[in-house]
Amino acid sequence: MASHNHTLHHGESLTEAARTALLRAGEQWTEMRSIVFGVLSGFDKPASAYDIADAVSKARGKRVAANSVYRILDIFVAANLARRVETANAYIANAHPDCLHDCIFLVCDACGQTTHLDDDVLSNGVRAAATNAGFAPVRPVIEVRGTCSD
Amino acid sequence: MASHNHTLHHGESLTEAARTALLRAGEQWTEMRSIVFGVLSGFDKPASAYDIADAVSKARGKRVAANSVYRILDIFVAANLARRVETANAYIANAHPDCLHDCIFLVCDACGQTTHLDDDVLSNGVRAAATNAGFAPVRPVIEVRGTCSD
DNA sequence: CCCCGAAATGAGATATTGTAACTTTGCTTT
DNA sequence: AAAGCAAAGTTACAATATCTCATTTCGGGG
Repeated sequence: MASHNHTLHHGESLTEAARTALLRAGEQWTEMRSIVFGVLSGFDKPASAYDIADAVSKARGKRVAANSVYRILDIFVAANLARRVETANAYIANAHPDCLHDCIFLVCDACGQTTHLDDDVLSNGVRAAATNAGFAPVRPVIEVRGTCSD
Repeated sequence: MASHNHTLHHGESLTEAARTALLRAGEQWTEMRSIVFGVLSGFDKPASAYDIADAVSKARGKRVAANSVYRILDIFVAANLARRVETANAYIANAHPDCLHDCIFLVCDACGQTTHLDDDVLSNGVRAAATNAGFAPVRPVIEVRGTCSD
């Protein structure tokens, strides 16, 4: 296991960490982005952009268009505040925006719950295999569909 | 590297292998499926269901609806005749329908070319990590976005 | 060969996911 | 106040995926 500590944030602390990380990435922390992040981190499983748009709309009484949400999610993903779960076309908040991993998602086909592993040995192995094949890896996507312990 | 030989098929031989595998899976090998498989294996990079539908339509002078193609692709994926590339929303023919792997796709962001690795050590590592986390893995998805050697 | 039930395909609509182009808003700078 | 700029709004649209129901084709038993 990799020898470093994650700071796992939650609630206020998570929002603050997200804000800090976003600012560090040279982006603004706006009202809208704050709401989107709050909503996103409130979901207990990956949420689609449209789910997020609905929840944000409700949370502030005014309708948000999906594309605004997509724009913000793209920024969040670029800044490591959120992750896209490729096999679910959905997004999930990153509980430790501070450190960067090629993480592994375990997506339950029964309940949708998605858990998150950081295994640098595995992900580096995947990167190495790609490099070995004459490929310049940029973004490994490692996800496992299956069923959780219900 | 895993100690077994793939039979890499092509052309007639590939079609024949696909037919055999599909029949073994208890499915029918129909005219339509034959055309879809032919078209799919003719693409040199992952093709979307709609691309395939267009090509099939052209190949036989009569329009095929997308949903027919989706149905057939689902069957192909289930029978290991084809693979879905999750990060590209696209499908690719399997050059060796005979043996089953959790394979790794390297998807070039520049040209779309996708190469295919079988590394059982890595994929078993991913499965093991999932199992370790109390998860019953069914289908690992390992893909790498990056750039090929152009 | 003919008929029947099951499987496959067709047709069209609709749902879901994702982008693009352009406008408006609100802040900052001058 | 006016210009400049990034964020967010608005609208339209493209791409991907599924649903329902009708029709055709396939395979097996008479």
